[in-house]
Amino acid sequence: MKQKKSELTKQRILEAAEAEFSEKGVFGARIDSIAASAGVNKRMIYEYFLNKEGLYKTVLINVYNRISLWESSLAGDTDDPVKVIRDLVHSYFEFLTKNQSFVRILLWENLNGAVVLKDSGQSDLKAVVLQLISRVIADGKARGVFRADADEYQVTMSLLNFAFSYFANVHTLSYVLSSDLLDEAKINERAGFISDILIKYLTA
Amino acid sequence: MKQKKSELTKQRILEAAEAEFSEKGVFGARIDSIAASAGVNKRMIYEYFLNKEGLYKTVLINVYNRISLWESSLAGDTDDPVKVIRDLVHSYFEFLTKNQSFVRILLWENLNGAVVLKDSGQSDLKAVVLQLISRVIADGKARGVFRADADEYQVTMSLLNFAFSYFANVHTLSYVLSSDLLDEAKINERAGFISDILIKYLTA
DNA sequence: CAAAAAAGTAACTAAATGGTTACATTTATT
DNA sequence: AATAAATGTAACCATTTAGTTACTTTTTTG
Repeated sequence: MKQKKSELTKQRILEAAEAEFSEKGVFGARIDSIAASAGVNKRMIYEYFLNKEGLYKTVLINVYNRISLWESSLAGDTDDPVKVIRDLVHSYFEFLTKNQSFVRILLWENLNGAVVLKDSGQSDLKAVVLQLISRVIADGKARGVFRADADEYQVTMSLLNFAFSYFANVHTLSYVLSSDLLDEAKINERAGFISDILIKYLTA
Repeated sequence: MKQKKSELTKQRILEAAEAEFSEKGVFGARIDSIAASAGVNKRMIYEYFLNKEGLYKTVLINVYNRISLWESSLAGDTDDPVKVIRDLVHSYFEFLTKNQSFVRILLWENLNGAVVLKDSGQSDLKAVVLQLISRVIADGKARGVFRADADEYQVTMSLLNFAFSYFANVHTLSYVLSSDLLDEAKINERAGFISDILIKYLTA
């Protein structure tokens, strides 16, 4: 029972921390604010996570685990390469829609030089997707569905980057284009467009 | 002579400030650090720029002016729509290569909800590019070079976003793909690919 | 139940940091 | 040269904030 309660406290801290780090970055995040919004005493944070950095690392790992989970949920069979690409894009858009704190935390990380990511041993991050993409493209080429000289490197980068950057720049883009990019219909439209241009390139 | 010297001091502060804000964001930036690396006493910052926020706003405006200058340098004639698109993409990549602090400062701004941008009266930001893009696409359609049902909104967003997001995620992407994205050849390749897929979409 | 261990509280400390001020020096102008 | 204004210096202040600690309460377990 005691253990249970401590688990719960831990969980509450982690949730509050993820929200705070996502909103303000490691630098802007305040330990006191996290403790307050978790409804927990500050000392507990130090008890469970050692210090601010430890807490941040734990949050990061949680966030990465969530995307790893998504990655491993991706379809394995590549019978229809075009469909796989389209599904991959849509699925990624969907994942990011539901995990916007992931986007923001990664952005902060990136601005800070991805230091924590680099020395946190998460070296095989994205390995699964990279492999999947590589296989799909190879399959597509082998079946003659994709042109032989399609640039795998560029396509991979696009798949990793296009969906992500849509969410990364919602504020600025919404402002400049005067439209709410987080609208579900808009998101789907965008996902459709992205898969279209990539598939057009691959099958041209 | 006195005026001259003060102008120089001001300039040095601004340069140091841009570097600091770009690297660490408004939050992470340190006034003392800016003063130190400008080789100037702290008080002068408050003399010339009122406070941290004032200094930041000035830096932001400078940065925006720089991109406005680039915008107005863009070719006006749209005789060859395909070429205009290609040139636009390459030119933007080139601009961003040379102005990486612009990328970073915009990223920080975006993460902070683009607050300063929004209430700084820079509402017509990007207006020139938006107009240019709109005109080129219209022209392309009129000449029958671009398909009539090409989605202007999506293409515009892509033009604004693809180049930018390449630089926005250099660290993470370089790490994940194990290659140095800031290499000049890599940048050119990427610019080529981006224009290819967009043109392929527009002319299909 | 009693002792020990875990969980929680609140007040405190030390360092960092944005901003100020009293004072000194340099420069421009007459 | 004399005076006033602009520039510059360094010490200082108030606040914020990560991290600590002495102490109390709750829970577990022999």
